[in-house]
Amino acid sequence: MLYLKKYFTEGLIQFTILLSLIGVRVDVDTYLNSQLPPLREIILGPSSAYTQTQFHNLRNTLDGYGIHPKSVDLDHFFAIRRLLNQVHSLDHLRVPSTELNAWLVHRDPETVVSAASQSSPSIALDNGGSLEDVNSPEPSAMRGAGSTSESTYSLSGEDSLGAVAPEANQEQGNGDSVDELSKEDIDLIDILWRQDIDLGAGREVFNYSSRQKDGEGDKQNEVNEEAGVREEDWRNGINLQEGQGITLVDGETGESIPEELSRLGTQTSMSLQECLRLLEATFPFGEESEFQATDAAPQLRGPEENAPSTSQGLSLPAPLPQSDAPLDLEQQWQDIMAIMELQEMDVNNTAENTNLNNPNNTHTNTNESGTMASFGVSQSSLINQDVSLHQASLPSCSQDLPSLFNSDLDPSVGQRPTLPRLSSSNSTNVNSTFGVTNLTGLFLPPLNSTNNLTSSPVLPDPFVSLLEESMIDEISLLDLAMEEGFSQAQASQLEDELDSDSGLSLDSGHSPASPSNSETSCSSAASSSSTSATFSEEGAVGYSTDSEVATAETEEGAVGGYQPEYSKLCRMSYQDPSHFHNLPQLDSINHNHTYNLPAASSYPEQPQLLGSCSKKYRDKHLQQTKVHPPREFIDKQSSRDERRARAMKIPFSNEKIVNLPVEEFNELLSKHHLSEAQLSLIRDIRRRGKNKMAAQNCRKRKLDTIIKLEQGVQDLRRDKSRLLKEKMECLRCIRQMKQKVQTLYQEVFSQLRDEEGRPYPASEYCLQYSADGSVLITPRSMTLEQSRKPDKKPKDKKK
DNA sequence: CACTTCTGTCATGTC
DNA sequence: AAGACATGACAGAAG
Repeated sequence: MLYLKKYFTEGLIQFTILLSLIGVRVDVDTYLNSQLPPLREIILGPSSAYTQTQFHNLRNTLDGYGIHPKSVDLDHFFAIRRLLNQVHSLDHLRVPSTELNAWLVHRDPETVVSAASQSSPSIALDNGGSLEDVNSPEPSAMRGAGSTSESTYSLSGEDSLGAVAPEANQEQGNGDSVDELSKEDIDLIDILWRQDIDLGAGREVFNYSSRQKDGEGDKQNEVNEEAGVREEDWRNGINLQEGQGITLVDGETGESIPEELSRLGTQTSMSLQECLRLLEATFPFGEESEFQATDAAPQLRGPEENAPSTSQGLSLPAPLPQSDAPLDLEQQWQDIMAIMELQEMDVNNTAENTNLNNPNNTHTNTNESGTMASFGVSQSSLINQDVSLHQASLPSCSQDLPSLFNSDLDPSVGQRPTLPRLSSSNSTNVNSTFGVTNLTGLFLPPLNSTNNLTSSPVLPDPFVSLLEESMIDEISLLDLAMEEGFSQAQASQLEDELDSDSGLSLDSGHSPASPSNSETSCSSAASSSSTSATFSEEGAVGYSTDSEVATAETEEGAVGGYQPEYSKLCRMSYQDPSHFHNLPQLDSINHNHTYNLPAASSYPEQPQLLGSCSKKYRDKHLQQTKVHPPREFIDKQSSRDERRARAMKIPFSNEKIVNLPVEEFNELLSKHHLSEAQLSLIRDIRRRGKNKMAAQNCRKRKLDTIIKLEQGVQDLRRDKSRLLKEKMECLRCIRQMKQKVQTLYQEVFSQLRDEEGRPYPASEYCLQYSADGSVLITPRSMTLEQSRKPDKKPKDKKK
């Protein structure tokens, strides 16, 4: 429980940070100030009640199936962490600006090539920035909005993207406009596409956006500036300065890069974009989604579409090529969705019912998405639809969103009965959560504008319901997964700062010795799906770089070490190491859940830990952040072996000593000229460290075994109870049968008559059943004799 | 202060 | 044979 608590708290903090990242850019805060206190509260900091709730939810979600804390299903963690890893990378800029450019253009080519069937249009390839149109809201809106943050979420900026020309979209929006593309355009598309391919982006990546374009093509004409402004607000980050149409040439691809884009690479604002990309990733890129997109397109065209059009902005970021394939992201989302599916089933049903009742729902899509589209909210609907397509389970939230925003957009829609449901729905979709966050800006009117949402009494605070119920539950999962993922980004930074020569590598990867089966499976899964390139050749298990130690090493020369005290500070956090190590994200994060638990190394960049851990750990964290406590403190925090290693001036970290494969370990020893005492100590450290892990694994297994046995005992008891019940039932049946037989016997016997027509006295005669089924009436005396001499057959009357 | 629990460690055995 | 791992037992720390 404790460790779950810790994770919960940490996750909560991480989520808060994430939200704040998004929120800052989206400017959700501004809206929240007056309208959505709960969300604000969550963003600014979770209340204890929230935490508590989340904790329980988390617990239920992860361990609810009765597995003890130490045997939590790693698959859940894995899936969540994979997803969260992407989210965490938001504050870590990894996407080259060039990738962004590539993205824009690609969609069109694809459309041109394949899409005759698709309604979506294509590409306006004049660089004139038509991409905006695709993402409709962005262009105009972006400029208008004054930007608040330093963020440079420039995707939206038409200048920056310079992508598809609006006109093109309009043309295409109506339908297949491939013909309208000039050869020049097509050539341009191909060129850009090739560049994208060079960047690792495939055309399929852009499918969604192209679809979006289709829907938006029509919309764009109708998109008014207001919508644009909203979108701007929503994108918020986007402080595009208008004049910045300046384009830079990407050295790598030779592509023209708008200045804003180029700046993206170095700005944290990318996080928002990343986030959006994640959202997009949730949308199906496959053909399956296309029908939805086309389907939804008409809906988008309504006058109310101002807001919806903005939503399309969401799609823009998604196509950005990444180190991770978009499909992976999608898969990740799906994983999370799958996890949440069960929880949402109930909500889903409700939502569907609501839709059925909804008069506005004119679209007859069989899937939920169809219902979503009916709300008339274009983008949000689309998004939800896509999500629902892939994840059949995303219902409630998606519906909620549209309905939510409809009130603002379309009064008639806003009054739908579904709205009240928002508050009660438990929808906990991550997607929806993000969608809400992102969409907030879209649909919520600017601060200065009148806000229908708030004014409308009918609307319960959407965010309250969504966040409190949905988000909290889901996010608890996220938090859990996030806690370590978050540090990953920072870890890389730290990695840069710290000299890796110390022997502390942030890359510690999978341990060759993954103890439990679950761990093994997890690790394999992780390796297969893991996007992190940090898989360590060293094969370090859970031992991760101790940043603190690393710092110390840089100063002292390297003796790293694990710090068992950390475990005492946050004991439960790593109680079940199998839960966490081998997780792909963790590879780079290097959490040491098992052995050394170098406080700093394990959670180098996880501020959230500070909250859940003791003051000691907080101090340690400060130490990480370049505030180095006195050496005594470090010593105090260090384990015996660490102190010994320091005392012996062992030139490398205990982590390496313990985790390196034999070959590398020996190589390491050979590299340094060590005394016999040092070698002895190193071998002892290695032995003890491995044994420590082994002991932990052993205990875990033991615990698992006990639990399984308990389960077995329960099952056996159940079986025994069932069998006893069946036995009783059988006895009862037998009794009844005997009763019947007796009755029948009496009846038959009473009807028997001798030659003279007199009844046989029951005291002298009785009926006997022979083996062949015949019934004989026999004198009792004979019966007695027969009982003595069973061989003798009775031979009286046959009936 | 006794007890329990957790964790690290050692010794030993197995693979 | 060496190394890794598993496990029982013990001791110490902490609650």
